[in-house]
Parts: sequence; C-alpha cells; structure tokens
Amino acid sequence: MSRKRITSKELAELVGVSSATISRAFSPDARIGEETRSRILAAARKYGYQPNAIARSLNNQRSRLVAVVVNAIGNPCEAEEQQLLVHALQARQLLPIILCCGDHSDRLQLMRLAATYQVDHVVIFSDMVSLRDAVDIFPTTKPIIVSFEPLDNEDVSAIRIDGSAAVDEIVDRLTTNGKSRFTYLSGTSSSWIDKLRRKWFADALARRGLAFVADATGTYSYDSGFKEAVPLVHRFKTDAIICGNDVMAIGARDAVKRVLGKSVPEDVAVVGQDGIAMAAWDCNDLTTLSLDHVAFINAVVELIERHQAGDDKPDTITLTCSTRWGATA
Amino acid sequence: MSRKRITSKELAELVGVSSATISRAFSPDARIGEETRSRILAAARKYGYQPNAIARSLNNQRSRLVAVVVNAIGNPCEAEEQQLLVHALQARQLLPIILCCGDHSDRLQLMRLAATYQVDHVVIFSDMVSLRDAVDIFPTTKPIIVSFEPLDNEDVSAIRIDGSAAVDEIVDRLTTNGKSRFTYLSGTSSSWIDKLRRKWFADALARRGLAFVADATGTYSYDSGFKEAVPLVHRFKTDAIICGNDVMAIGARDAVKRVLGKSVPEDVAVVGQDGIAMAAWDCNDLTTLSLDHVAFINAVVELIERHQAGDDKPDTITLTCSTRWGATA
DNA sequence: TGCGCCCGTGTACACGTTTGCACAAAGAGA
DNA sequence: TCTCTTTGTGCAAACGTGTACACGGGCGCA
Repeated sequence: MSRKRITSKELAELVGVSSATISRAFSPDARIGEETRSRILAAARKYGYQPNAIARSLNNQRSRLVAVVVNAIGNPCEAEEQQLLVHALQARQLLPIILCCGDHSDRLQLMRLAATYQVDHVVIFSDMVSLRDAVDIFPTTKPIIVSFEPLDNEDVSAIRIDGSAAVDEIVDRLTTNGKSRFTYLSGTSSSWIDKLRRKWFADALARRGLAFVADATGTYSYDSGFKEAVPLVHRFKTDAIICGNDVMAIGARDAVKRVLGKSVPEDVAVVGQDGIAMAAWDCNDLTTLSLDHVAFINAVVELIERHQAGDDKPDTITLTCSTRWGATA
Repeated sequence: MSRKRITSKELAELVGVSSATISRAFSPDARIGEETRSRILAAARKYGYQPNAIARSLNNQRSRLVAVVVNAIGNPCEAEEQQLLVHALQARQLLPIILCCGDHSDRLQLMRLAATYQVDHVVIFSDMVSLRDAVDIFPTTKPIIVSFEPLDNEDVSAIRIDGSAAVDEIVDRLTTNGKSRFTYLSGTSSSWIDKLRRKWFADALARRGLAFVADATGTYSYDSGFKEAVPLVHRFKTDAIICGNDVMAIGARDAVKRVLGKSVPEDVAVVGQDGIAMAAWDCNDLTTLSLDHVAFINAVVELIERHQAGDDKPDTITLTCSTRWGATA
C-alpha cells in the first residue's frame, strides 16, 4: 500500500510529454497549451501526482515555510495569537513551523535547526531570544520581531505595543477608588516585555507621586499567581496587584478570596494583562490591559506579505492597548 | 547584510577539500580523518555554514518534518497535548508543521499541501478528518490517528482511549447523590470522539436503567456551554449535565449559578471531560473525566519512534481515563 | 618484495523540480 | 513567397546535498 509517490518524470512518460511540461502545467502563468494542461492535470489526478515541494524549494530558493518562535503553546494569550497567525498563514499557502523556546530546551540550537530548512520568514513571539541571536541565526531571512524589546537594529521589522494611555486610565480609576499600595507580580525575571509593562504602570504611578511598594515574580501560571499573591497581601498590605498576565491575575484573585478571605476589588484590586478570552468569562470578569489580538496578528501578516512580495525594507508598526473593565478593579 | 548563505561547495573550496568531505564532516559515523573534520567544523563555524536541510531531505528522502493535524490551537485540552508533543519532537530533532483544520479552511487542500513537503510522519489529533482521506493524501506516510474513531483499517497506528470504567465511577457517585435527570452537552454534532464519549455515559446510565433526558450541542467554547445549559435546566429540569469538554462545563456551571441562581452541585451537578489544568484551578475545581496527557503523548511519541526506526508495522495503544473529583459533582 | 586490507579522500551521479534557451510549427503581414 | 512574431514543447543545467565507487597510500604479514 505504501507505494512510492510518483514523480514528474514518470508522469511525463505516462502522458507522453517531457517533465518540463508537467511542471508548466502546475504553474498558472506558464506558456503551455490549454489542451495539454488539462490532459496532464487529469493524469495527475488519476495517478495521484503532486509536485514535490522539497525539490521545488531547493530550486526556487523559496520554501514557503515560516518559523514561528514562541514561548509555549499552552499559554492562552499566545495560543490565541498563534491560532490567528496559523490561519492567516495557511490562507496564503504558507506552512508554519512552531519552535517552542520556553523551556529548558536549547533555544539557539532549535533556531539553527529551523534555519537549515531555509524558512522564508521568521516570526519571533518569544522574548526569551535576543535580537542579536535572531539576525545571527537567520542571516538571509529578515526576522519579524514581535516582542517589545527596544530595537537598536534597523534591519528587522517589528511590532511595537504602547499601553501607556490605557494604563493611565486604569491607574486613574484605582487611585480614585482609594488604592495606594500597588504591587507588581511579573511573570519572569528575564523578559523585556515584562519590564516594559511594569514601566508603564510605574510611570503612571510616578505621575501621581506613587510607586510600587513591592514586587514578586511568578511563572505566568495560575499556580504561581496564586502562590505569590499571598505574601503581597499578607506582608506588604497591598491593595492593588498588577499582574503580568491574565492567568496569574486569576490565580491571584483566587488566593485573595479563598486563602486570605478578602474581597475583590474592595479590599484588594487585581489587574491582569493580555485581554484573553477567558478574562471575559462570567466567573472571571477581569479588569485587564488588553490588546486587540486580531489587529496584532493583522500587523504581523502585513509585514510577512511585504517580505513575501520582495519588499525587504524593514518597518515598525505600533499598536495601542485598550482596557477591559471587569469586576476585579 | 542579507548575504547569501554559504554552500558546501564554497566551504570546500575555502578549506581545500571536496564538497563530499564537507558532508562527511557533518555525519557522525562517516569515514573521515579526525583532523580534517575539526578543521572543517572550525571553518563552518567561522563562515556560518550550515548544511541545507532542504537539499538533504531531497537526497535522503527523509524530511524530518512531522505534520500535526489539529482542530485548533486555542482549545486548552489540545493545547496542552500539542505543547507536550512539540517538545518531544524537538528533542528528537524533528520539526512540527501545524495544520489547523477546525475552521472553514479546506482541510483536504491543507493536508495535500503538507503532503507535498514529504513529511516523515503524520499525527492526526483532529477528528474532523476521515481516515480514508488521511491514507489517501499521505499514501507514503503511515499516519498516526489519535482520534478515537473506530478503525477498520489495519494500515494505520492509533491511540485508543477507554473511559468506560472511570465514567462508571462518576455515574455511580451521581446516582448515589440522587441525580436522575441526566443531560449531555456535546461539543459538535459531527465528531466521532464526541459520540463515543457520550456512549460511555449512556451505557453507564443504561446499566442502571436510566437514559439521558435531553441533549444539546455547543461548540466546545465557554460561551456555548453557558448558553446551552440554560434550556437544559429550565426546560428539561436536568440535575446533572455531562459536558463534552471542561471549558463548556465551566460555562455551564456559571450559567447554572449566575443566570439560574441554582447551586452546584446540590441542585445541578456539572461534569467535564479532558482534565485540563484549568479544571484544577481553585475557582473551578471541576469534576471531570480526565486523561493523562503525558501518558497520551508518550504513546504518540513511541509510535513515531517506531516509524522513524523503520518499523512500519502499525499498532494500537489503548489508554484508560481516570476521574478528577472536584466540587461540581 | 608482493599481496591484501583498511583508511581517507575525490569523482560523479542521484534526488525532483524549475527555467533559460533553442527550435519547430503555425500564423500574420508585406 | 518571404520574413517576423507567436505559441508550444524539449533539452539541459541548475538548486545543495549524500553516498556508491574508485583509488592511492600506509600497514601487516608471509
């Protein structure tokens, strides 16, 4: 049953043409007789012939593969974006290769492996990889950086996110409601994104003569949010916890309510970041700094399309965050 | 900056050997002088040479690419499994190509596109694609079916899930607690998995002289669980809702509590399926028919490794479900 | 010295496409 | 009829590897 796939030369023999003509039958704007083409396509269907994309890529110098570098697949925020991106790629006949860099696995080696497949584009969602490594490993493919790391390199395209205005709104409401002992629960200690997000809040606080009274570091997970929230409340008497993502915010809220027996937002307000679908669930109803994921991915896709069209001029697109008002702040 | 990637022939010239020797330097068990190899590797590092995997694949007839067919990336249950699988593949120097078949996109065309890339293995998580289509589109690659569809084809490997024992436990507790008006909320009308899961419960009920008093169909989403639960309680007076997955169960629970003002599990019990991490969150604490995702993916990986080793004999591995007891039933 | 063997390397071909060039046939314009 | 363009096709050369085969040299052994 597992018979070999038929090649263009074999099909050529069966139809009675040359293999070059087979190839032409499959490229839409090639010079070929209409009658010949339909004869070939019929035979291809009959014998199950499909052009070999590996061979084509070798010849073309275009693989139509896209490396997508992410921290994790499970993380809801990333997952929503990945879903949108994968759909957009598929609609353009591009195939995504997912590189999962979050864990212990050797990121650099993994990216090098993907680079050997001559991917046409690289989309870097993960802020665990540095820009320097990215351009080093993909010298021929201009990467698209999606993390918010400040770029000093004019050679890569990027999406920049600006949340300062929305953050100002959030802090405004919190202070209006009497909050003053703010704390920040970040998701990781080594991430540019996390540092930048924290800075938005710190700046907004500074404009009002305030500052964070304490910091904690989790792992972007529910459990870490749950666990880290306890000392923030217990020891630092915080009345407003700003969390690095929505999942940790949900964990923190649960800890405040269940473990500490306090009410949210009256005793302690909790603010998330990302604006994932789950934040809007009735049982969560989270106040969160949210990003329009559709607009975000649209921007990425636009950059990819420019690259694909041969426009190598790098560009930076800036998006602004909005606020989802919920019952937690 | 975007200079072309260096080829093995060019590197050969620089080092003063033939391109064949370059190739040998990169295959661990080739006959090559130790001194020559280290000289080549040093030069490769210096000039940034990496063997071209596309060319190698063409030559080898092995791409080291794996097509992973899924319904969606956002779905938490699938996401957890995808994460595990991707990690396992990466550890084996295999690269995953994700095919997202859930939506409107033309599944068959998408799979055909992936097939042209000569993937070494195909893992089908989605039960939206039929077995017949799979073997048709990947004639040369024996696919690994992960959906639970009853297989009449001896040519594919499969993972089979058996939840009947755990389901019996669950139904036992529910009836002991006085539940009698069971309803089933499925995630889709066209899925084998969903039908099979429903059958486990229906059989367990039948053994006790019971049957579902009503059925509803959602979309595996929180919102659909929320919406579909209302009429089940309101109109059919159900006191136990079995949901097709955990996310819908959370939605159903919220609707029962917030919209209908009833208590869970006293008035209405809610049972999920999948055993995703979120089910164990403090705010959810869901009773659910759960699968050991690690064991599940281990089984998949074992099948892949056999295929990779050239053992084409198809095999079926059976896993059993367990129960996570929570506060909702 | 002569024979056989292993080691290290080069030569050449194959993998399955795409595409520039050549060329025959057909049609158009004079 | 002669030339010029257009159309459809084949030939052959890439694309960058891996590897079977050949071959020269060094070594052991008789």
